[in-house]
Amino acid sequence: MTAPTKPTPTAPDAADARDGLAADASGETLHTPVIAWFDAHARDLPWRRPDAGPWGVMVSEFMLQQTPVSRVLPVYEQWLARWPRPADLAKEAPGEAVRAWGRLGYPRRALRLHGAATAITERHGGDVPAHHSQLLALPGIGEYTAAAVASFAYGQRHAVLDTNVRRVFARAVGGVQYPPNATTAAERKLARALLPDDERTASRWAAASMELGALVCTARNEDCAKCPIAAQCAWRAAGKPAHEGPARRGQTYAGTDRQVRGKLLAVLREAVAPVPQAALDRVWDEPVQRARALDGLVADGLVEPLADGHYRLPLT
DNA sequence: TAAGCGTGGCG
DNA sequence: TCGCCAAGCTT
Repeated sequence: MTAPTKPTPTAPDAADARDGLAADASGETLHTPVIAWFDAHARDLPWRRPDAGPWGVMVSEFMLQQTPVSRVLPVYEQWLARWPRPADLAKEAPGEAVRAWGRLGYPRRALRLHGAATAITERHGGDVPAHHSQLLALPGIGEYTAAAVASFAYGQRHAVLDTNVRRVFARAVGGVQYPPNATTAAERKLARALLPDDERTASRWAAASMELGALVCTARNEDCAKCPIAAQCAWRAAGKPAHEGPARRGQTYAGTDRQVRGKLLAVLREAVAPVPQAALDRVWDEPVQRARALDGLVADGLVEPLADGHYRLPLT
């Protein structure tokens, strides 16, 4: 775990990652307290219940990519009630997935989830695949989501490295406030080095370390008094020094194409019939940017242009 | 590798 | 108020 501002001299291997651990922060001394804390304090989330199943876990992971739990909850419940199996979603028009996505944001995720459901129906007999490589081949599933579904839905042993876990490791092991902007090879190797050998313990550790980052070791206003590994935390031991170096990449939004795309798609989500061009023109007054945003939505497959100049969510 | 991609709540 | 942040993926 290297501070964001310092270059990594050489790519360390797993042994180096282990050697880099503080003497009092070996995997064994972290697993037990974090898992015990999780057993006592984990949130009761619907996708963690036994009846959620692999499809429920997968749907939740798509929705939780960059969207907070509180906003996912109601949409998740409606989604699973309407499409309880991948094949149920695959039968629908992709535009219905985009509509049901509502205001979760990043609506391309809805399209990709529909595409993943179609691929599961065609290639995997309707069952969410259990192998990491098969999951990774589905649209919208990357390194994190493949590991998360394999671990949470199937109890497998994978390093599940999301933003919460990365922050916990950066602090507890690396002694810095924040992890690097992009996931590094050193982080992956550290995560593998810290993974419990036992499969069941590994999957519990994955969920527990994520939850710790989400509830206690948060980006702002961390609550070290409630942390089960505060005594072993390198960042706390160092006096919790503030992040050094350039600001982390910010997300601009106001005035961008993304904002225009959002407004255009909101109109189409609410409409039951194809929408005339004039209705879309009202959402943004600058015509060049407006046209560019609409073209982008069409190119992404989120919007379908009709021959008569109307637009709708995609039927195919 | 870095930019692009939504939306809303919070400090 | 407004910048930061939220279980990332794709190109």
